[in-house]
Amino acid sequence: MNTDNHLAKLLTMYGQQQSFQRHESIFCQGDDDGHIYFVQTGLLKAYYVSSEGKESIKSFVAEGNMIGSLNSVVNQAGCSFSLVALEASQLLRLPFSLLVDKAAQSHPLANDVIQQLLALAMKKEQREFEFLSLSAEQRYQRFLAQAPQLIDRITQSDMARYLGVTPVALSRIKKRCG
Amino acid sequence: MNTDNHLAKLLTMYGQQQSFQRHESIFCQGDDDGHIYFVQTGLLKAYYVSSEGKESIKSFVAEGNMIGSLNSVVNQAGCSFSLVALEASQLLRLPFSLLVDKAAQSHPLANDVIQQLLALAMKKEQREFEFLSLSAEQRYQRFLAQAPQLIDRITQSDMARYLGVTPVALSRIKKRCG
DNA sequence: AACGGGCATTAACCCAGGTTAACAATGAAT
DNA sequence: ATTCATTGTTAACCTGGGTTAATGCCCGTT
Repeated sequence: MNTDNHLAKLLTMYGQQQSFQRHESIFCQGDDDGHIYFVQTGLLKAYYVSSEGKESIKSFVAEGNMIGSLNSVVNQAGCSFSLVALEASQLLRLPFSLLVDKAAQSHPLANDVIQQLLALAMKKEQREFEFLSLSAEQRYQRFLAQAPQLIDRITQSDMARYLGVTPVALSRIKKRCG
Repeated sequence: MNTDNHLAKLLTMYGQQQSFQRHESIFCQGDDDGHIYFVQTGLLKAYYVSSEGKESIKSFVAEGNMIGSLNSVVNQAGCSFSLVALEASQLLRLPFSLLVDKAAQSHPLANDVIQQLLALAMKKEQREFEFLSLSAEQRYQRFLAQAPQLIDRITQSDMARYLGVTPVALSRIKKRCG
């Protein structure tokens, strides 16, 4: 009855174990990398770098979560973001094409994939809502409330770049509202 | 070979035809509405209203696209946004639970659902990127470039609220950059 | 023709956040 | 212990966008 057991089985059967040290890069913006990465231990950050050099953090990926560049996979284009280890991390790597093939053959697996994609879409909609409707201060408060397990594993600067403000601005927000 | 034909078939077989006039509401934030709506003709807007009364537009939904509140469906909670017709619209309405049931029974349909969810996730990631990394002016330019077919069907105020700025600010941006 | 409502523009004022820079604190490397 | 790099704080100044309000335009209604 546990969810996603077919996906988990696929990962353990076909996934390739990989280790990364703190600060080590998994892939870079522009690379062609059609894999999904499942985090067994550790912490990753996915981030964009603009043409002017500004870094913006798309997401943090902790144990039990997976990530990969949909753009690279679906559009056969380069990755739209970079992926780096914030802590020493154990990953399971799987070619996305393999997942697609297997899901086309196995209905239970396809159902697991639907669950994963639904969860992803909802997470992204949530974030869209926060940028659209909330102030930087409100986004900060929500982050504290919803990801308390992350706050002592990331720097304040990275939290700022995840929230869409500069590190200086986040320092001011903290002072302002405790 | 055409994509999503199973989903299309399901819609025509089980979908209920509904007509809405301009300005008519399909559902409201907080309502319990577990349907997905496929737009045959017309144009919808999905929007949040904050506790202070500020309206923020989540998305415009034109012919050939579908929408529904994932939050209402997956979490059995109220809709997180409101849906209204910007033009007289013909919709096909389907209980999401029906889609879930049928997808659990039909593997080809499940594959169609995966395609839809992938496309949705990528659209939302794109929007996340724009809010995270681009200025209001850059978001405006991109909107012009990527949705030219919409600009003469929506008001400038609605475009502003979609881009995350006030109508006054968008008027200034237009003046600034042509 | 006259009225009234929504929409876009513009101006004036204010504020949150960006930018730059100085400074302190921490911590890893020699 | 010293050095160097990274991080966080604070200050000064600037700018983009929010707010409010006035004005004019367009359009649909009567």
